[in-house]
Amino acid sequence: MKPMIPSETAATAVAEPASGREDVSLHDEILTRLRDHIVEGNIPDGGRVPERQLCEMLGISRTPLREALKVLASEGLVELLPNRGARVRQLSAQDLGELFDIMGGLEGLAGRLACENITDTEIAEIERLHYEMYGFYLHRDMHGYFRVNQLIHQKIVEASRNAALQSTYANLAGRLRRVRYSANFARKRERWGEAMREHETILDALRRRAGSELSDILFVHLRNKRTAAVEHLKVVEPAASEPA
Amino acid sequence: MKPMIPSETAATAVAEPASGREDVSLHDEILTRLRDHIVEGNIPDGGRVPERQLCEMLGISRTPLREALKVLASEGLVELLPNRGARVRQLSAQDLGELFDIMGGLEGLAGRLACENITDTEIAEIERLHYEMYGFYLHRDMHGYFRVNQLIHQKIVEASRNAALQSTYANLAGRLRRVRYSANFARKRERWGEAMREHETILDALRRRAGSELSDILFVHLRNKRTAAVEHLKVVEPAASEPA
DNA sequence: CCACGCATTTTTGCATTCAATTTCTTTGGT
DNA sequence: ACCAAAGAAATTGAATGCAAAAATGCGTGG
Repeated sequence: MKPMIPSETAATAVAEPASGREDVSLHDEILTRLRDHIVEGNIPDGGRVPERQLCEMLGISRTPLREALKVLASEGLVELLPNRGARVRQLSAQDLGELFDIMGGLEGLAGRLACENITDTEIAEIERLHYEMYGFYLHRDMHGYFRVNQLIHQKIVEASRNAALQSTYANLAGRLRRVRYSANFARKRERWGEAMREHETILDALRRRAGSELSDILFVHLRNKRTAAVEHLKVVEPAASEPA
Repeated sequence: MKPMIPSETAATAVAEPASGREDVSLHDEILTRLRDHIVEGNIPDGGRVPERQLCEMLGISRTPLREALKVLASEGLVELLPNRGARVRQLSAQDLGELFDIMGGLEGLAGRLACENITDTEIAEIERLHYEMYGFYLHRDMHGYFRVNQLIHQKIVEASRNAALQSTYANLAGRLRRVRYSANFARKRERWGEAMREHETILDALRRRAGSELSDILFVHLRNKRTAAVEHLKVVEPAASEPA
């Protein structure tokens, strides 16, 4: 059976790049799709990544898929076992803590740089998001809160005007997002109010463009997130070593 | 001509993995060797990466080489032009500045974490290196100074006890190292004394395990390095857009 | 003399193929 | 009935083949 049948199998799977930017190579397309597939938790923690099956799903041969897998391995999303293929990487509580720490460092940096570069318009936009988030907080809408929360952090990183920082941040955020998807990640209620208060100080420091101060606040903010997340993971997966 | 001739061409190129750890796959071997090849500046800035030639040099087929290239592209060392192969990535002054900023953020983070985790023995080791470096400074031995300098920063990152941070740091450091190799990077004399004084304060903060303070010092230290480096690059390559 | 167009050569991207290793299944022994 | 070993099937890692795109060389016309 030929894997390239543009009319049916492949067409639905590959999806037309027509409307978006079309200068992206097939490799990038595959890489993005496979990464999303894994980040969204379609493959269980520690589960094998079935090459053949994915090839059919994506309508491609193994060569570009394997290239994508190597990249995802270098990104830390999967691990490559010699002669035994790829497995989606299972994050231990320690791994999770490490990632949150780096996120804290990078967000702290982003905040510091943002204070040097951010425009009044951008601050106004973040203010708007902040109060929108506050609304979600008051209405106890956790889903909406999270969405806007991530958006705010995203905006701060963007305001850093540092493309390399943004891509590094995106990579780590992806790994964490996968954990969020697989272990359903509900933040504790008592932590919520605290986080909201921290965001007040974040906005305040940003308004005053107090870079060093904002850096510290963001780091501590992430450090607190970290504690909550690690605690949660320990509860969800107490012995997360080798479930095989 | 068959590319796999273990007796002559390949044997000298591939080098025996016998003595070292032998659980590394061929892919990792190729990846490391190709990365080193590029980081060490064997291919000029913006130059094409000749697949066929490298395949012969490494004694492999194109498949694993191309896999390695995709990974190096995701690491930011090369860029992949659709249908036009890989080129080693030319860093603009802005790129360089961005990288130094992230290094500053990560080192600041590393310093903060190191203060939470570092042992007295490790501090003593860094003290030793510091004074060794001071000796090189007094003797105006720039080469030795740089070597020990990098070692000190390395030790701080290691003391953070954060593997993910270390690998991210290593990636960025590799990109910068390439710049150091290609543009021959001599630090200005007047900056040297300043850097040495900054290192005094770094050591002091580390001794006191003053995490937040060390974080700021390291960031500013890198920020100053950044300024010097960007200035230098602007002098060396004033119009570094497209030399082709 | 230089610019442009066309054919040739090279290079790239991906599919396919093949050997080697692993994993599954079945068979035989206790 | 259970475990071990041998064989079969599947999976992986890497080489090779092939079509399409780009780079190169060459001839022609201005």
